[in-house]
Amino acid sequence: MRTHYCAELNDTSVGKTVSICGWVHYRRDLGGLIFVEIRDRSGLVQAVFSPQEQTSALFQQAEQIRKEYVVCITGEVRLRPEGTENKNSPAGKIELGVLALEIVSVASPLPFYPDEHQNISEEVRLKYRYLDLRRPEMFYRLKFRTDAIRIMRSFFDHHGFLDVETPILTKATPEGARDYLVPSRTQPGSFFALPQSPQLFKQLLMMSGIDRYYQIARCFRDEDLRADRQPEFTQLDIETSFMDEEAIMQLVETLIRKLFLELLEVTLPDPFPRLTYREAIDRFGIDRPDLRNPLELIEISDLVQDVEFKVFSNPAKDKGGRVAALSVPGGVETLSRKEIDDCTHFVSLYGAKGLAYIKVNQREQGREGLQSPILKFLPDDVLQAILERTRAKTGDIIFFGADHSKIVNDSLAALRNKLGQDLGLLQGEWRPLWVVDFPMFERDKMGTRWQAVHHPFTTPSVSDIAKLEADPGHSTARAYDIVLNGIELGGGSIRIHTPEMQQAVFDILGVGKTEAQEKFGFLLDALKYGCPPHGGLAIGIDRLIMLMTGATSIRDVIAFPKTQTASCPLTSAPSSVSEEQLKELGIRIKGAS
RNA sequence: GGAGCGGUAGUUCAGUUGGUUAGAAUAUCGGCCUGUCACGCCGAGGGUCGCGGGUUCGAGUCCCGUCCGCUCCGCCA
Repeated sequence: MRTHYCAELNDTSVGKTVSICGWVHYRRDLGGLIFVEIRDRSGLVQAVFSPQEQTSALFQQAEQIRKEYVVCITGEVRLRPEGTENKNSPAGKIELGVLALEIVSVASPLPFYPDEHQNISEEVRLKYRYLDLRRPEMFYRLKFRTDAIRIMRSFFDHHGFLDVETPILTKATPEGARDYLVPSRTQPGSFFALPQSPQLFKQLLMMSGIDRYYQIARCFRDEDLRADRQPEFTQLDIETSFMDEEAIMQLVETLIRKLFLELLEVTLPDPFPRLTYREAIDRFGIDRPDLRNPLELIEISDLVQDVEFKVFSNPAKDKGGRVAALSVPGGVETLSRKEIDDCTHFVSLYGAKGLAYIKVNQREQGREGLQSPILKFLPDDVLQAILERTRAKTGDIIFFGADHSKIVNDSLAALRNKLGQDLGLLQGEWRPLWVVDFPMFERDKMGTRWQAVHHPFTTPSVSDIAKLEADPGHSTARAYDIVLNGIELGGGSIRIHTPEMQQAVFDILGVGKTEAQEKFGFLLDALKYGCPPHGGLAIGIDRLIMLMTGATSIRDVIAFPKTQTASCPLTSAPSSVSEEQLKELGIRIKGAS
């Protein structure tokens, strides 16, 4: 039987007899009159009408009249006659005069109706995900995702890339995120890990001469969830030999521009703007700034070093401290006293002990025109310098962060985002950028050891090992992140391709020779047998599709996502397993009998 | 591990200072109407107020604990 979807029906179909399969939305049934709406797969709705008694009889064959059926209708395509139009459906619109109707299946009353004009809670949506996915909005997102991935595949295909699958059952590497573990039956007591990324395999492929690799790769990280973080997610994973960071960034930019142009008819800048890590932190307090937001952090440490107000002067004098201002245009009008208090509470979530502010009521009047609890602690010349540097105008509010640099950066960056959203300051729709020149290493939480900012396979900017070892804290990495509207879309780097440099980086990280051999021995061995300079990048596909479809959570672009406790309300996974299964694996649950 | 918000009918929600039989809309079922399209009209059924404990003459409401969902911090090389 030939199947048509409603969307394929048009004026040229009039007069033809066609068969349509799909969901029918039952409306009313009386005396041989049936009104139904049949939904096609892209969610379009087509009114179907039949005066035929047989249709009614067919519906009545079903045990009960339900609202939802899956049917196959054969009917004559015709135009709606004059005098039967209504607000949604004019005369002349195509309809189907039903000649025969086969009920393929009957639905029980649904927990919720996909076309219902109610916001169904996410809990219920996820439990009945198969119904949720019938909603046109969800269908659109999955369709969009398909289209995007097709463009990616075709793009890399045209550039000579090989799509190589890497193992899902692989080796635990206790660096980075927590691993998902899979017990081995054949070797009790041993475990596979699910890949956090195909990182090491794609590097090995470069050593195999694959030169250009890509993969739509599933990755797994057992960390707590967020709106933009799932325990399993999908990356567009890329690795190339002999391409430097410029070539890789250009390649990826070209792809992103192509995606936006073809799918959204949006022209992104060429090239994408770039910021160094240092500049991003200085101006925005964060390494993934939302450039739609015009607010910027303004350094005033040098202005307040010598004031008696210790809240400012102490962090201003401290090498690890920072005093910065965030000027909000028109804030005197738009921010009530309560909202300022809310901001104070908001920054406290990021460790800030308070949020100083100055209201600029009348800029020309100097001190007299200002209003602030901290006014009395600041001398005239300092106030004047602050006003000048922040370019404050009458009506602005200047917020201040003064603390350890990390706290000032975190809290003011978050405040900047919040105010940008709340006050509607965002300008422009799409603001991609690259962040480059990341530090190679940073101190760990205890401040005692170095850890890799990107990952331990990233090439430092200096090629001289002695220089790197002399001053790890000031070395930068050949790494780059791509950021869109404040979301980190992806990142990559040029990798280390000599055993000597790899060893030097492990040394700085405090990874001993034995440990390195145990964890990454296969990589170190492979490096010995000749390795081309190589590098790559990974793009978070879920996040990209989320942004492009206007979704607020990556759960909305994943067919079957997990909840915040990393469980699946649909299948009730994870769940307990039988005693026999555990026994085979040599596993006993602690506390179980 | 921590903070905040939420959990009441299939669904979305209301529920006052603790006080009679916990309501509305929608869905479901029955009746009526028929070119409807969030159809309309009449009627009916439908509740472990997440769960456990406590305070009280009396708890959906107050207290403690716990589970679940969402947002965030920590975490995510």
